[in-house]
Amino acid sequence: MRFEAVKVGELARRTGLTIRTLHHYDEIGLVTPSLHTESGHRLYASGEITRLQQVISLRQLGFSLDEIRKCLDGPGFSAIEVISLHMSRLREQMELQRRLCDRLEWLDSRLRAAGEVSADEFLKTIEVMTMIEKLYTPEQMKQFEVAGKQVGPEEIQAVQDGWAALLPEVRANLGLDPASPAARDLAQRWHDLTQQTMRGFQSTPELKQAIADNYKQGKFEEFTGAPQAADMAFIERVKSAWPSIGKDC
Amino acid sequence: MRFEAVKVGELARRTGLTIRTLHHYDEIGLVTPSLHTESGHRLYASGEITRLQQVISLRQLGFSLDEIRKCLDGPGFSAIEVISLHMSRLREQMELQRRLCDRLEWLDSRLRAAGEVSADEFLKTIEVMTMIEKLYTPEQMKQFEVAGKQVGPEEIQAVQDGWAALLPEVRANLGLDPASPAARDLAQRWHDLTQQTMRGFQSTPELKQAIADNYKQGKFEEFTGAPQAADMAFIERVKSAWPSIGKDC
DNA sequence: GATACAACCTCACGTCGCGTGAGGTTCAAG
DNA sequence: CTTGAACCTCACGCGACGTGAGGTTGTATC
Repeated sequence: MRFEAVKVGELARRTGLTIRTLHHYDEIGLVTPSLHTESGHRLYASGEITRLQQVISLRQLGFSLDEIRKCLDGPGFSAIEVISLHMSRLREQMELQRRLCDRLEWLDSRLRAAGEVSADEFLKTIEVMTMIEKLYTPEQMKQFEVAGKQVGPEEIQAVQDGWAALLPEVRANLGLDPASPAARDLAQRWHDLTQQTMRGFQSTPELKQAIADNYKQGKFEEFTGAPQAADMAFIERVKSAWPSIGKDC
Repeated sequence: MRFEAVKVGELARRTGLTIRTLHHYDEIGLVTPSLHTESGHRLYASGEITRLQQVISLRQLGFSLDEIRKCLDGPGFSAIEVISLHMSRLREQMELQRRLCDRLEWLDSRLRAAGEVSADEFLKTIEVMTMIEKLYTPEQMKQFEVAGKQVGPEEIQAVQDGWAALLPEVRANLGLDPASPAARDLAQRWHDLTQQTMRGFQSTPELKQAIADNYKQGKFEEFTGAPQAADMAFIERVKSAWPSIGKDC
């Protein structure tokens, strides 16, 4: 059945958005009605409805309206790709929310049993709450997906497991003598794992740059699962003491 | 182990918030450090950390900072209660996200198979995306929980099931003659279910009023699971034709 | 055809929750 | 003592709308 173009009020009712929101999206060229009545009333046809769904999807992923407009006006994004991004992010968010739920349940039971909980536990809970933030543009997220598909899920899992094993060990040994064989061993493993991680991004150098930029801006400081400044400083010290690390020969 | 008060930069690092955010919260009296160094640097002790966790919880539930401050400065909220609210809202959001994920998967497969999907399906997807919005103050949400506990989960489920069964039937019969016995039967069931639903709010008249206000403001228009204006108009027509409905004697 | 009300239009000020930068002081390490 | 990091206050700016004024158009009723 052919979709009949709708007016702004009905579109607002059927989507849960406000008329002001739709006016604003029209003004900034984000979702522009393709039809108007003779006296100028907006009429939204099915093409705009499709685009609006993509806009709301990307908005829920935390992108600015300007980013969304550039992304959708460019050639590289179809409705299917926006939906894929949205679904993968939804899964991430749901996983994070499960973790947050677990932490809140733990806090709740401890508060009921002991009456109080240490401030450190509250800090960890806040950290989980604020964890997912948009670090990349939609284009970069798409490239993550492409890179992920190229290396395959087993390799991704291996890299993640590698960091999950190595980071705690490095942190437990930050005080090691950089010239000791044990320190050298840690630095070598760090180097090898970094190479393995970066192999997945060979075809997307701008993505590698974006990751490096985010590190530089301290965006990963609250991710205990990501290398931190102290970790990298230690590795640099060990590399200074053992120049052979990193030289593949 | 006793928590050592921390400075604003360290608190920012450990929570994922920004220094500007913490300054702002201090300025508006939302989270105010209880200690300062001699030269005026902020020091956050464990009491502020506990409060900050409640602030971020309520912020994630969509409340304004002013609402949060009033709520936490009032006598009726403890850390446990904020955590309970957060957990129950998290569960709702996760359920909604599962539904959204299902819809996006359905859209994705239809787009891949048929190349296009009707605008109505996109509208339904946007509706799910925008569905959960904060409709009540934290105090009112707490009253919902209290009311829910008073009537018990079985009664809540029975009420929900009742509406889930009755609404589609009413909507399938909006064109019935209001004077017909079938119309009378629907209106009687509507009346009985409304009475059953409202019994849960007898002890919270302000909550009943808040629900009525939200209906009046059209906040439920996108909830197909909630009675709509057309449904209620039909029921009113039937009640006009059968004055005995609603008279309990 | 007149009336009344709902729905729409443009315009523009206001709000919230910070981001960002300027200009300066304090702290801590070398 | 020097230097750089970390902190302070102040204030302008920004994005994404909310809200209201003043008006036109559309539709139903009498």
